[in-house]
Amino acid sequence: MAELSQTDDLSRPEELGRGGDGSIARDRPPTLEDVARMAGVSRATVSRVINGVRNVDPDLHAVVWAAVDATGYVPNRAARSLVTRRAGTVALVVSDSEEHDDDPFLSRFFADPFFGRVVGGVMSVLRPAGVQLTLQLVGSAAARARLVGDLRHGHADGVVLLSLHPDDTLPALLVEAGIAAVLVGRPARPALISYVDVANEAGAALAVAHLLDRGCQRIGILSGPENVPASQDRMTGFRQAMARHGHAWFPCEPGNFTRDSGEAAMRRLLAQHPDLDGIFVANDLMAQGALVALHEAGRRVPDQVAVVGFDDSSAAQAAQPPLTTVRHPLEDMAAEATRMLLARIDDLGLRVASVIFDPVLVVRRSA
Amino acid sequence: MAELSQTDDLSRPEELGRGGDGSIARDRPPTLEDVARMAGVSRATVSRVINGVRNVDPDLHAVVWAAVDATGYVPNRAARSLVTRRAGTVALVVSDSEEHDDDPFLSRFFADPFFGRVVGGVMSVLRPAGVQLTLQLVGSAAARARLVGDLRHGHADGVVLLSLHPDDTLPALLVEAGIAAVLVGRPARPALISYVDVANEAGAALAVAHLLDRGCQRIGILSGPENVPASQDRMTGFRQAMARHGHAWFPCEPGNFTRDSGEAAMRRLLAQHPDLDGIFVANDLMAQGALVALHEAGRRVPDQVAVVGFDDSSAAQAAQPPLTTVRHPLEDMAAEATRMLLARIDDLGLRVASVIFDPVLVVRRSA
DNA sequence: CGCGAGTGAGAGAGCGCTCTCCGAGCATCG
DNA sequence: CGATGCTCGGAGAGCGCTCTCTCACTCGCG
Repeated sequence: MAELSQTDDLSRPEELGRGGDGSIARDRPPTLEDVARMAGVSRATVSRVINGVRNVDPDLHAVVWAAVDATGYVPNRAARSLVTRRAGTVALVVSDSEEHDDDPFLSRFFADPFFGRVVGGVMSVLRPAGVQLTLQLVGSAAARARLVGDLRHGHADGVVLLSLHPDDTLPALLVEAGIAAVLVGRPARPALISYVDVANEAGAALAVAHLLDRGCQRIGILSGPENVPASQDRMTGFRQAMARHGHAWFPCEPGNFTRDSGEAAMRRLLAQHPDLDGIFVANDLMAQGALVALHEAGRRVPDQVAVVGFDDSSAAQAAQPPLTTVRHPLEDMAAEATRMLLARIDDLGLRVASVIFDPVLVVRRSA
Repeated sequence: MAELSQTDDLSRPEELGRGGDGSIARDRPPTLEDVARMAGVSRATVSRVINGVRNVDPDLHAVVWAAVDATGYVPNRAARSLVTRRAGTVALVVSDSEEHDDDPFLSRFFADPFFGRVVGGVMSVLRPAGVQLTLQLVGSAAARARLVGDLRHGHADGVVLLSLHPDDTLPALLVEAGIAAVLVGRPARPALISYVDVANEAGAALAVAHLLDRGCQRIGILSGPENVPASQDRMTGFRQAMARHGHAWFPCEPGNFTRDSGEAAMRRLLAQHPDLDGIFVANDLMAQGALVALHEAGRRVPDQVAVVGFDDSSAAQAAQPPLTTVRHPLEDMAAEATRMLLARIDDLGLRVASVIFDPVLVVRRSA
């Protein structure tokens, strides 16, 4: 009775490591075995109680939970996932096609609220579900391969994918490996994979309608990078809406979604078309830059030139004057993507389906 | 020879799940065993080669790597960490003292570039080190307990902690459990835990010096929340610097680090002290708000009133006029915190040490 | 020529958990 | 009253890996 195990010794001081002042650290966390011993049942029963499978006698049930509380038991995820091949974890993967590596681009990306809003949306669904989130950046092909390998081992159960580069191969790889994944944003090349997106074209149409309603006659566009789907769609939506209202032609200058590029593009546009009275900008950051250029050119916004942005990012509220913009419900989209992912993890047989969110025009002062 | 194992069967089609069109998915990823068999050595040897421990005959070495490539082997993290009690993972923990739960606060937090900049800094160190990142939000006491339990199991090897609430108990819990952790930002109550921070007091002094240099005579401050260390330190630094220059008294209005609170505080301050000619604002977001209030009150910035912010966040560049501000090198701080953490994980005996970064004044147009 | 030291590879015991079998106990029914 | 089915707990076999222990073999030195 004594000596060997049984009275799960709080005593044994053991080594206690070097950390040591006053740390309690009974040097190993309790295991299922410990709980079982204390409750006087088998490991299997404790496991059943904890995972709530099958009927267990209510009395035993109580005894087991008491033992869990008493020991402060927490399941070992590694051990569990080794056998279940489930991790209880979802990966948020940011995939950048080329190896930018120690690259200023990524820090710019993280500093952009875009990233945080997605994280917030994902978390809002994951947390109540008790699922963990891991963050992965992949740049190189090797990193992509490793990621897929990890996933097949069940290191994570599924992927919310933020693909930053139009010809990213990762979506295809994931599909091929049979890994549950949902994209935030339409993939550049069609793939058998679910995604969420905002109706970019409809959003652009909203902007056009608003500018025309205000009475704008000479409307231009500051577009985004040509190879990005969101940017393409906003352009297409703009063009079609303009055409519908009889404006087959309009001035256009491209930018790359940064504030500086917006400022530069606005200057170019203004130089060529000084008589513009309305402008749609493909995202808020560029719109902010455009506002600066307009201000410097002595144009009053919105009186002389009305400006509509896209995204309703924090930049929109910060702008002077605050930006009228098309709301991009990123948090909701990320949350929905996560819900879809969770459903798909539960049942890989689910059909591929996408959800497109309706954009809403947020009217502030710039138009 | 046939039948049982040996020729690591590519054949066996097996179930192939429901996902199935054309997916290759040889239904289980290769294990060490598979690699060993193909290389004609024991599991132990493959393990040694992969982990680069001890001398292994160069020939075997090559054979093993060839087999690894051929099979596309990727180690199973769960299995590995089960035995090593190391996860190769670091947790970025955002600890909010009370259970805000489905709370607008967190989404505000994530949307703030602060979060993303920290993630970027952490990642920049973790990625080259081949360490994973998991994101954890803890609100309730139960969540904190679970987190500590997970960590003791080695679910993550250490913690970079973002503590949002002054009387958060988590730092103490981590210390007590002997878990490697580094804080970003000085803890509100001293604890035996390493942290990184920016010299907030010195930063405030920089701002004061700049305002005085410009010839400002009547300088006020828009301070942050009283219970936040960073905010306290900026206030203290401001007060002391002012005192050193013979300004024992100065007008002050508190805000809570949001843009709106800055705008409101500025209005109050202006109402009481219409003759202000310089102002230090405890963060850029509030400064942005202050700029709006100043503009509405018809004050020209910087001619009539000079404004200095704090953080050099993206809001500073976006402001009209662009904000002169004290740079808070968050990415660098987060990166350093991560390096410290990694070192500490390697050697828990390391003494607790903190690194304080020097702030730099970034002069733009507002002062 | 013999023996200890040194080197490199294999055998095998777990890490903590889940889950499939089994079997004991009990109720139900012919 | 015996056969049948059902419920519920235990035994034990792994999941894929690491790492200690052991052992075969080589080399150097007395």
